[in-house]
Amino acid sequence: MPYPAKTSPEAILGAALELLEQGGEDGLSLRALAGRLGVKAPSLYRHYPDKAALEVALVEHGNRRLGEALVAASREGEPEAALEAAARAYLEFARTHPRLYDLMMDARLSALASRESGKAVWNTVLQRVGALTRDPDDTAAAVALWSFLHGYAGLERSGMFGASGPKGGLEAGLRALAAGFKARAG
Amino acid sequence: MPYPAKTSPEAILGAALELLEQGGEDGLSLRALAGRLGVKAPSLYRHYPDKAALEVALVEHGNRRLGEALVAASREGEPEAALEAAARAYLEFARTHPRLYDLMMDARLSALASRESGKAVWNTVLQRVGALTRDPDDTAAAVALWSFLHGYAGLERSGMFGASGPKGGLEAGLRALAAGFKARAG
DNA sequence: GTCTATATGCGGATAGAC
DNA sequence: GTCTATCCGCATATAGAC
Repeated sequence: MPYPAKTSPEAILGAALELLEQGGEDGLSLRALAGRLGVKAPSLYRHYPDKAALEVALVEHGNRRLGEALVAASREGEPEAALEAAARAYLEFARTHPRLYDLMMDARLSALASRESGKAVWNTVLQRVGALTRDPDDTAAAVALWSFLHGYAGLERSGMFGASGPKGGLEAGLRALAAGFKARAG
Repeated sequence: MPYPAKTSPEAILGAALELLEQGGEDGLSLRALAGRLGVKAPSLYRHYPDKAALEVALVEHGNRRLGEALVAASREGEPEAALEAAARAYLEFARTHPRLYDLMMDARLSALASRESGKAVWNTVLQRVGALTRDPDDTAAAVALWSFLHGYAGLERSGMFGASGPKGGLEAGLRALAAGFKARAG
């Protein structure tokens, strides 16, 4: 076998995830990715047509992972407890996979990703919010919660809360939103 | 005068603001900035020691502008109306100066910027929130509101709300947070 | 203070040999 | 399928002439 395959789309995806989590602040680089796989950069083009295609695959993978985490966290009984658990799972995902999360929140990649991959995420948020507002399709409330979580994750990660920390801002926001959502039901 | 000054720190700052607002998606480039001023890139180093110094100046400028906008918008009488007006002014700033806003939310630059420049922003948020919670220094509530606004601005800008739009998510979030904050007071 | 020329580094992507 | 060699573009930043 003169030219055995050293890598594969799956291996590339896995190495890309590692690189995203361990790498510096800049985005993925095909050179660094190839180096991690013991391969030269041009070889990657045999498995993905270009960098964007790899990024789309990463987004779909991240959507599935986040969806699973939210579904698992939503197993709580009380509607408010389930919502808080899902919210904390969302933030935990953003904390542990910050650069993957950034990719997932890139609308251009999101538009190219399969719709199914992101469905579990959105559906879970809708369900948790709907249990409080008694409207199973309360898009407005879900958007509000999403905005809060996305913003909190971003400010936390970029260090904008400073040395003093968020000072209970997460709990205050979740409580206020949950209370406001409950009021919507009545 | 063999080598008259073609530019100045103030002119560079102004051109950088224009470039941030009109430019593409990538960050500032000293080449593009110099081109806009009718100058070559190395000349800029006579006015700012390096790119970071210029960015810090931009952050301070942005902080002052946002602070003024929030103070002006908070002139409403009712606490809730003032909070909503301030929130809308915050989002309007993020919408009209998206890339400057990004710089302002970069913690590394923020840490280098003067504290006074960002004080009006934070103080206004604290005041508007405090009027509802009856706690003049309710950091938790202010962090919650800030997170919501920051997240909403980010999702809106990156197009994550999609063609269907936010569907009243802004109003739902502001109302829920205001209601929750009011409940804190009692 | 501005210029030309250059150093140095990064990135994505392609051609063609094996 | 992988490789070497290369193209092309971008960037920040510096040296030294005028």
